[in-house]
Amino acid sequence: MSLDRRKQIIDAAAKSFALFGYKATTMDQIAKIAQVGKGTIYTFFANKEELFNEILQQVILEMKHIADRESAEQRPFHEKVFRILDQALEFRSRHELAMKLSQELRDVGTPMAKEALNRLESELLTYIEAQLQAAMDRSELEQGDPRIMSFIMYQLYRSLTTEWNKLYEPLDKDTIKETFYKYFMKGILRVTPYESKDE
Amino acid sequence: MSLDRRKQIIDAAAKSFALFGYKATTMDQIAKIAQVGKGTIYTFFANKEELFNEILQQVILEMKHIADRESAEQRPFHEKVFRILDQALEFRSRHELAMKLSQELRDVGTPMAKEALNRLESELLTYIEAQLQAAMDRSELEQGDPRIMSFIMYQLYRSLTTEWNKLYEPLDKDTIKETFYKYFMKGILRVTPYESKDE
DNA sequence: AACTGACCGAAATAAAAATTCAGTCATTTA
DNA sequence: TAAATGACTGAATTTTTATTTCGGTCAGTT
Repeated sequence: MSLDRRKQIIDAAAKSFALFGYKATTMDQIAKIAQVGKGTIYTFFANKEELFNEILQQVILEMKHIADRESAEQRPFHEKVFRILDQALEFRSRHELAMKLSQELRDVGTPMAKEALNRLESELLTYIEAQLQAAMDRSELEQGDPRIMSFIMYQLYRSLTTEWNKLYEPLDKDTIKETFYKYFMKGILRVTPYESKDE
Repeated sequence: MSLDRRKQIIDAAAKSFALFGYKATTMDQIAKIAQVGKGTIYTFFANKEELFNEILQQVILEMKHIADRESAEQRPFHEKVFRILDQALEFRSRHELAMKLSQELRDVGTPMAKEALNRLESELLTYIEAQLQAAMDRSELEQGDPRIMSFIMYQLYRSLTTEWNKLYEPLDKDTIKETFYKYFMKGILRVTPYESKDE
């Protein structure tokens, strides 16, 4: 019963945050959708922020599952990293909540939205960092600071997808993939199982 | 005399834009500093924007001179590119006008400030692009799209300097230099005159 | 004891009033 | 009489005031 109510509230909150964003979601709104008195919400969550973090945590787990599935695949390492980045950004641009938060940050600048997106980014960086460390332990990668490496990988991928489009026409996926490999992986990979096109 | 007045106006405007930014600089202010009637300004410049662009053009030229000086130096190519990026960002973080415009964009979001900074960035990208094209012609570089290359170089450098500092403690200059080389140049340089530290 | 929703006031938003400033143009100056 | 000026205008911004919204509480209900 208590658990049931908790779930009702979380589901209602998730729905509302995804639909209206952080700011435009009111506690009254959540209570109404959950068919629960507003006060009841405060039995389970200290405040709006805590409730939101519960939802966010679920999203982070969801993202990690996707990445885990990818890194379990039997593929060359650089291919895996590329695909994790690809799926992560894809995830963010498909998931309603992430979408809504980006829009909210852009349009209204809600600090909570910014923090949430930073958290998502930070989790991704930590994930990639661990992957790189593991690859280094397996000697698939040159030694180096995995934090710097993951950061650069993320920034490079982001540059080629999001940032590039602010100045020029979008690059097609093959070009991005090729460029990502050519200008980055080639420089740090110890073994190079990828075929260079020219010469 | 006419030329004298024009110069007076430009100098006054440059001073005021650098001191107060675009928005907070008034035409009355400029006229007062230039010791000229406000109407006189409109004899030389159609409007505030045109006057501002005149100043901006001077700044762009200034930046190009610095870059030209750098690329005239007798240094390995990757070293030159690194130093041009370094000086360009340094320039932007030292030049009063550029500084003020960044602040204005951050605090008030003046569209004109944004446009001006984009213009500065765009000019830098074009400059690097030309340098890369020239290096490719001299066979110092692998063939590739110089626009993508310049964009990535810029983004990589920016990531290591500006963006990194938003999440972590700043990297020291040697680390940045080494990383810039290790993770990027190594991947596209045909000849590698740089000594790798490890192994 | 678990739950509820009317209620509170801080904070956000909207409306109204006051001010600023780019650009014009009739007047002055040399 | 051409060049220079600065008082003037109204659109846009800023400041002030009025109104509404909403997170959180708690007295009352089930």
